[in-house]
Amino acid sequence: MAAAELGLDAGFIPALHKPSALLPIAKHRDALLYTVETHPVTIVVGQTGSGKSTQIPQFLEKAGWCADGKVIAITQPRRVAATTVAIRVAEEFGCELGKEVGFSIRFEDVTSEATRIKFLTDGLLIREALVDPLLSRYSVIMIDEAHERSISSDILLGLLKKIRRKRPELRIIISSATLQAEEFLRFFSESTEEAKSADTVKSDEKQDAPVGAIVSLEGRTYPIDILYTEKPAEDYLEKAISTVFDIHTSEPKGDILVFLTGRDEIEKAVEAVSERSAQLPAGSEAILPLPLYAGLPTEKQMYVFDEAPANFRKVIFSTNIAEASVTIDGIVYVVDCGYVKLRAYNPQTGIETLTATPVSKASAAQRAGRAGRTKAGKCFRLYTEEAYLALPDANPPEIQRSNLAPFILQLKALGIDNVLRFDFLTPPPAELMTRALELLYALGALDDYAKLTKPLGLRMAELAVEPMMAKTLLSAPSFGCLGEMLTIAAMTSLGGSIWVQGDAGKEEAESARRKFAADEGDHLTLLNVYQAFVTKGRKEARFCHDNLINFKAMTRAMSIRAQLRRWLERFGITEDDSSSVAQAGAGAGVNKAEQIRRCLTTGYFAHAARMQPDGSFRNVSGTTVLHAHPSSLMFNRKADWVIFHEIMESGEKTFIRDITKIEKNWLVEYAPAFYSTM
DNA sequence: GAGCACTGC
Repeated sequence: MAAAELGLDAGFIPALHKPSALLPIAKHRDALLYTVETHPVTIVVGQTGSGKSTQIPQFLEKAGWCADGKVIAITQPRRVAATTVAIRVAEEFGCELGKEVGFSIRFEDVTSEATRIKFLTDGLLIREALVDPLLSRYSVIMIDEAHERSISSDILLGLLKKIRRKRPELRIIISSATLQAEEFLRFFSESTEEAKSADTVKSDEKQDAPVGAIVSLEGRTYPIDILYTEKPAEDYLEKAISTVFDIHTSEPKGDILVFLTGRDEIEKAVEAVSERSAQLPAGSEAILPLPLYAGLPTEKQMYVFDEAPANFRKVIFSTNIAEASVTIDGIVYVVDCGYVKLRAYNPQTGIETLTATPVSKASAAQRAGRAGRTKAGKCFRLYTEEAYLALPDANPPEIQRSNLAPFILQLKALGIDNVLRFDFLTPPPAELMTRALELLYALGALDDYAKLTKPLGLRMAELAVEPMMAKTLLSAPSFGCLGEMLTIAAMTSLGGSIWVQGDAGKEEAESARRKFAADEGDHLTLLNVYQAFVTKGRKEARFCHDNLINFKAMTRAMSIRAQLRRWLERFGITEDDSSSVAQAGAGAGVNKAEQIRRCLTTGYFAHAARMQPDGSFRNVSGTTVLHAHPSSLMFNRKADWVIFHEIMESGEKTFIRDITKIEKNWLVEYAPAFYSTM
């Protein structure tokens, strides 16, 4: 029926999204379905804008892959992606979100009996495997953005390879944006030792049929001119700023996106640009510099999406967040400093570092691609072409530079006892494995044969907190402080976002914090903040504002706490109705705070340190100098022995965060094997 | 006496 017959011609409503028939992927529909039909594994290579995440699940559903009540799962490395893609697909599919099309992320399960296409985070799918090891409710599992090599998606690939042998009918789709397609295909084609023995049993499976195939989809992007510097930049920050002005004065209209490495640089750049833009000739277009980084309050992050006012050119100075997590329309020019801050983990010291590292070719390509989303663009790389050619193809995957303890625990709980022989796409270094196994053993999660202990180890695996905190929580009932420990676990898992680093002066922020300070340290301080919030903050709108507390973070702490409590209830561990520390200190249970500190020691004994006369700390072996992070109460207080939640090296110094005073003899009492020589 | 790229259960 023509639109005119319906009388719609008077006022057209612009389409929210491109009709799917216009997406390049539509041309590949039949080829794609045929490959999925005939191969257990399909590698889809498509750039951003190819529509793979939204279209492939719908093609599959229409082709009958959801018969018999089976479900198609699509995993995403980020929560936002899982929700936004689900919303879009539900719209295109013409259903209410949570019916045929739904999503599931931690704390939010928007699915139902009717759900056939389900978007979820990769970490959550691993958790589902704990309950349903063969992921038997899914007919097709698509791992989206697999090229990002998140630790969870890497582990999922290993699990799926294993599951595939027991479920030959399962279809696996790996979506990859870059040159890594062959590597994924090789991974699924190679048989492991374990698989070889399984294949001899299953001789009916055709040995010579290819396991997988690669399907390429073209993206819908515009050409981008790549420009390099003639000589290496001495100071890329300065070079970035001058490049912005060069673009502004000599290039046509269009917003600029500048990739830098961190908050410091970004704030400096924003300041420098606003100062220098005053010197622009009168009457010329002005520059509007905007910062973008994860630590920025959400409202301020939103400014980057607003259109610049008339006669302004928008310049966004961003961290890596704009490389994949956040997409800004209207960017025509990209300036790439060539560096990214990467997290690394030193298995010898157990210390995480965050260091600026040259980007990979894959990252550089992704950054440049941000310029060509709406029309032809330009990318200014602040390094020479020679330097570009010397860059690695990709950064080392996360699994090779992380603390593996939480993942080893999960694999063990999935029945994979020999984690050293688990089929990793890229095996982690042996020292990382050893370190993780040693920690899990010291915590009592593994026995002398490296088998998961029951119930302790199994329960630790099922709790969605780090192993050290899981152990602490499971010890809490015997110290009579489960209620408090649940709160502390929820609060520490927020990772520093409790205080709003508003425009208010530092002193003001300090004094706000001091109101909740507990002599024993940061953990009890966090407990005080939470308890004040649940008694006052939820009722009084001004509470958070007056105390510079992040309301959203506190709400999140409440749901994390509730989730942890429910998990423990499933183990038959219920919260005691113990009184708050404040009350305890004032009255009957004077030792409550001590019980909490003791309980923390049962999980965090490996994170112990002793204060030196100069106020710095040393680790137990005395080999490393540690500093209380400026956000810690212990930053300017006296202490002797302490335990801490987190350790991180940044710049020249190694900082510890969330610190609580303990007694030295508790270390030997709760971790005799670990501290036998003390 | 001074600061953390980005995810996630």
